[in-house]
Amino acid sequence: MKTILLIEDDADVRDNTAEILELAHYRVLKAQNGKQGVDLARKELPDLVLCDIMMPELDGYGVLHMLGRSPETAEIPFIFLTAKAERSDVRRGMELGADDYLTKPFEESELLNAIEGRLKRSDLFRKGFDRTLNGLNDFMEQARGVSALEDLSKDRKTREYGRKDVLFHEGDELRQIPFLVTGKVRTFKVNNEGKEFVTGLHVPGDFIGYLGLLEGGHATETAEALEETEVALVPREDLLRLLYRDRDVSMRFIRMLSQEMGEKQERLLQLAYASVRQRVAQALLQLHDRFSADHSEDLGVRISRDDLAAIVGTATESLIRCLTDLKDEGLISTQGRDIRITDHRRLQKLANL
Amino acid sequence: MKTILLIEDDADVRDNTAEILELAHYRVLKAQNGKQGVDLARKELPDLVLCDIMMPELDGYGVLHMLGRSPETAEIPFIFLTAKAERSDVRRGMELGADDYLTKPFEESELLNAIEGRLKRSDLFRKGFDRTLNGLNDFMEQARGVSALEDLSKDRKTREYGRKDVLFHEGDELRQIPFLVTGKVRTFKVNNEGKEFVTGLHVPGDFIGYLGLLEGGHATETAEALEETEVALVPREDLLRLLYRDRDVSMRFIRMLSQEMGEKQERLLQLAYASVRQRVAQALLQLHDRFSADHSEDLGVRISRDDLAAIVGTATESLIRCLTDLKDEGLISTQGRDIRITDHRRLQKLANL
DNA sequence: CGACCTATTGATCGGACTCAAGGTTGGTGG
DNA sequence: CCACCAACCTTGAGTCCGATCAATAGGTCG
Repeated sequence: MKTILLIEDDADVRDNTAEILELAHYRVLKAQNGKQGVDLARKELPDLVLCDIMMPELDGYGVLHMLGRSPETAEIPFIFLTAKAERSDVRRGMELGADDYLTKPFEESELLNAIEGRLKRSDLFRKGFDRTLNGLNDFMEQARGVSALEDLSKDRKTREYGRKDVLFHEGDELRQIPFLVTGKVRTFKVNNEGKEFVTGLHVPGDFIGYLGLLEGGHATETAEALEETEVALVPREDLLRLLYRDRDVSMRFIRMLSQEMGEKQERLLQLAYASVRQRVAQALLQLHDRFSADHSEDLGVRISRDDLAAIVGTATESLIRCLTDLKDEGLISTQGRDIRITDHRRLQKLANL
Repeated sequence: MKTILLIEDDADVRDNTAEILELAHYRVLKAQNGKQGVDLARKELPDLVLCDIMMPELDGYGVLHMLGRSPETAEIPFIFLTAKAERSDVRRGMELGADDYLTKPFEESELLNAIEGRLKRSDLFRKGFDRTLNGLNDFMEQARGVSALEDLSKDRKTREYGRKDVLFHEGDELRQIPFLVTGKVRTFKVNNEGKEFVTGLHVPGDFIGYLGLLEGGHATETAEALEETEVALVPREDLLRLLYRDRDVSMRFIRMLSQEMGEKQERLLQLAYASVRQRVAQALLQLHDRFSADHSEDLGVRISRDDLAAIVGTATESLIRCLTDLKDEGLISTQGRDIRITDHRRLQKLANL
């Protein structure tokens, strides 16, 4: 059950509104002034805040401001209640980051619609969205607002690739961003001697090559299918507009970027000073994490030695020698192209040594 | 002179408004319906768009939607003109990404204020801001809206560090993000054998350690002053709120992150397959780019060999041998701790080979 | 001016790359 | 269904780059 915090000084309005909400099966917390509201919000972390603007003690702007200060409360959807739809009031509120506003007196349906809409949207972004094509459509739909939906779905083409097919080359212009529906894709850069270095492995639910999207629209890496793969092509403008226009999307994006950045930094450190042996151990662990999350322990990871070498950043022969060693020591076992981890703990120890 | 595109079907309103704007020394482009407006916007790329909502041919939402489709026009500030301040209209407009709205009839001062505010803000973000403390304050001021200014400036503490002083360690909680005012700072990670790898070099105008900001608030690297350094401490919440609340800031941030990400990927590729010699050449070129932009060619870059080695990702001795070679070949010259590039072209060739 | 830190050079050693040559696997066509 | 081809995997030998240890020279700061 969702919890809604209602901050309103007028007792009649407060009780009335609360009743409507409770009938709609929300849990309602009531506060009669801003100060009380902020305290309650911090303690209870409601799913949504409804807040009057004109109040004694601390007004609506103040509440919004206070809640914005800490990350836990900053993302809670915030809806203003205002007596008069004063333009300057509303503008100020929106600038401070309110998500919506309602003019008193409001109708029951208005109130519930606004709340439901916001909650749904907030859910979507907080949980992350389904890593499926449906998830993508939901996501885009929500993010664009229902009104702009029609021309979106008709642009949604999917395309199939076979093993070793190239989705795009480094330097290609990206008019459409591939969204991975099924299969696996690797992205890599090639140095001037023709050696490949894998920068990313992608599973269903990933956008591929979004980095290039922001840097002049040209791909910064090559993308290649590792197996039978199906992608949906999302027009670049759609994604860009989402990014420009929607703060939820921007924040998600920023988080994703930061996280990847952290990983890249860690990888740099490893590459600089860790031995091939350690790097192989790490790569194996990460591969298992990413690829065999679903089919538990049985099958291990299936990957070509060349590809694995390009992930570790070493020569194929060196990689193989290392795998053989690990096999002899009983940390892993192989069966044809599959690699299975048999002693997870010792491998971990090796990687982090 | 700034150009403003005015889209309005009512001839009286259009001429009237245009007159006001021209008196205020704006260049005004007039369009009498949405279609014309979009064409004009694409051709002329105005600095700001004023647009009526209710229009024949293509209404205001349509215009906003069309302009949002291409990156060149997506960032142009967009202000709606509406006859009645219908709540649902306005909300829809704001959701689609309008920056502001004015209710007709509006006063001259209202119009000009709204326009000036938006232009100033947009300028700030498009150009990037001054890399100085003043620039920072301007930036924050703009970004928060004038009203919330008072408690900001009083939080702005500056602090001084000497050579080798540590700003924060990896894992520290970052309650305040240092903004570099003068001096130079390096950020680095340490591996389990105690070897350092430099992940970033920072010059005045940089925020340091902002990555940690987004990942649980703990620093992902250590920051250390390379020389006498002064930083301003910006409360973490201020930055976070900016990021949450302001699309201009988010976009800037995303761009910055993407760019750095690109650099990191390039660095990974180099580290994986390039020789120490090539990596040294690259590091030298980058250092010169970043650090000696102001004092042209005279002095070269002053950096300790240990630090340079940690940037390249090699042992100090290996680095020095390489420097000696380059010196013998006449590509660089050294004078005590300073390194000067004498043959830029050949060094470049070496780096990209 | 001396102690300490930093830069440099030398000698040695080992990890990882290259080249080369067999094994395996899987897919295709007869 | 089998044979064959091609792509991929594996092992060996030799070489070289770069790390390490050790010792000396040069600068810098109290």
